[in-house]
Parts: sequence; structure tokens; C-alpha cells
Amino acid sequence: MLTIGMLSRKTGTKVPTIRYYEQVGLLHEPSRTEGGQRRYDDMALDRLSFVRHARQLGFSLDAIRELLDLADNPDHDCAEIDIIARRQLRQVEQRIARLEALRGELGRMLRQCKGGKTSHCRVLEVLRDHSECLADHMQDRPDR
Amino acid sequence: MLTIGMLSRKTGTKVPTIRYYEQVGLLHEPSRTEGGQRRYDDMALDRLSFVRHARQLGFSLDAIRELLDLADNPDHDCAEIDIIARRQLRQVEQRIARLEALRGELGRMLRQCKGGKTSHCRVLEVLRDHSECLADHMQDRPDR
DNA sequence: CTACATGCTCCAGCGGCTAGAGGTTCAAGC
DNA sequence: GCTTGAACCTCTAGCCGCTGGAGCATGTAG
Repeated sequence: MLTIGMLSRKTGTKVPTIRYYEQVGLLHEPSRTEGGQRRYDDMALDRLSFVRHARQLGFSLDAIRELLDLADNPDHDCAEIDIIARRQLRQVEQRIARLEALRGELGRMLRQCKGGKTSHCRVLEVLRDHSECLADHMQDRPDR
Repeated sequence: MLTIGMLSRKTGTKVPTIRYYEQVGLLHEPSRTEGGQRRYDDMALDRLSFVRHARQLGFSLDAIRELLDLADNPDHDCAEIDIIARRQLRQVEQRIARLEALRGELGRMLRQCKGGKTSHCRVLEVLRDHSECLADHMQDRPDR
């Protein structure tokens, strides 16, 4: 049986985060000692590892909830998981595309800067005047 | 003189967002009508456009505050602005690199999925067992 | 049996907005 | 001049995904 601290160390998850995952229903409520402290078994460890790994791959907690539900009953069709993962892949690709546009804009802005006083700073001028932008990054969210 | 709604339409910024920017000190407090409604001049329009554009390029509100301060006194050295913009560029590049690693991992995962029941789903297996990952995406934040 | 590391709950805060309740003001049309 | 109603006001709470702190309780090693 693991204490929350041991689970924390094994998975690289901060203790409050584990409690938070429990609170929002991603982790099952663990058993408790007489004094009320949480004790975890290996299944809990697996489940938390799954959650962490999915987080590292950028899945939202909602998506992870779906994945866990699907993982919990093994007779479900794999296609549903595929859909979630593909959706995630699409989101990642969209973010990359947006960020690449930003990178281009920032780089272009910086290359034009020749030093001097801020009164003639190209960076500021570009920020002031959106029409100088090549990329169509309006109505983009910057990231996320 | 512009009402907040007109300013909102001209800059593509939602009305509550404008009030929020004022609250956190990015925008100066505008003049008011007798009845207490905000009225904006063209300088306020320029300032808000600057903020919006910088946001679209991914600058944090804190960074934008710095940029505005520097823009406000034109005798400052352009180098300081350069530093902020380069920092932003680095952050964007880091995010791209992380997301590209994720894209690879997700793609690899999906290519291995051959359909069938979730009990043998490759996606779930990869999520369960981090050692199957090629990319070293541990201790990454997923994005942002 | 004591010390103290670790655990507990509850609450507040981060960034960057967004939305709603419930009330007021402004400008246009009659 | 009066009425309508869109647009404004303030205030508060909520979103995501945690993170940290206060103030107390528990568990374990020596």
C-alpha cells in the first residue's frame, strides 16, 4: 500500500494534484487508514500513470475521462479511442501551425530591428500597425 | 469619442475584455460621461490595438505591460524591446518543439492501431506504458 | 514517548478572460 | 417631452488545471 507521498514520487505528480484528480473524478477514492490517510494500491498507481501520460500528450482532463471510461470496459470498440486520439492530434497540428506563423512574424520583426532608440523601434512599429503583418494571424488565439 | 462598444467593434475585443484590461492597468482609465459611461479617444484605440496585436503574437499581459512602458518613453534603448521579443520567440520555438514531439508520439500511436476491441487497443497500451515512448516528453508541460 | 515528516481539509490564487444578474444611461423616434 | 430599448454600468462568479498556504491530525522511527 502506498501513501499519497509515495504515489507522488513514483508518478512525478504533486500531492495536491493527486487529490485534485480524485476530486474531479479521474481517480477512484482510495481506501483510508483509521486516521483518515489515503492508501493506494497498484491499480491506482497504473491509473494515475495513465492520466499523467495522457496529460503529457496534451489530452484534456475531459478527454482523459473518456479514455478511462473506454479503457474500463474492454468490450468497447477501439474506434472510439481512435476518434479521441485523432481529435487530439488535429488540435496539436493546429497549434503547431499557429505557432509557426507566430514564429515567422516574430522573427521577421526582430530581423528588421537595427537598434537605436525606442522611438524608431521596428518591433514597436509592427505591433502598432497590424497591416504590416504578412501572416493572417488575426482571430487566432495565441496558443492553447 | 468612442463608446466602449464602438471600441470593441473597431478592435475585435469583447467589451468585458476591455474593462478587464483597464482593471489590470494595461489601458488608462478613460474619461466618462456625466452618467458614468466610458468614452475613448484615438490614443486609447491605438493602445488597445497594440495590446491586441501583441496578444495575437502570444505575448503575456506582463510582457505587454513592459512593452507599453518602453513604448511610452521614446528615449529608451531599443535593446530592451529586443530582449522581450526574443524571449517570446524562444518560448514560441520551445512550444513548437514540444508539440512536434507530441505530434510524433500521437501519430505513431495511431498508426499502430488496427481496430478491434479496446482490450487490445494500442493507443491505450501506449498510454498505459510510458516506456514505449520514443520521444522524451516526460517533465514537459503539454503546451502553453 | 517524543519528535517531526507527512498527511488531512478548506480556501484562495494563478492567467486571461467570459458570462450573468440586476440596475442605469443614452439616443432615436414619435 | 416622453418612451423605448440597446447599450452601458458594477459586481460577482466561473472556466481549466493545477498550486500553495494555514492550521491541525496522523503515523513512524528512534
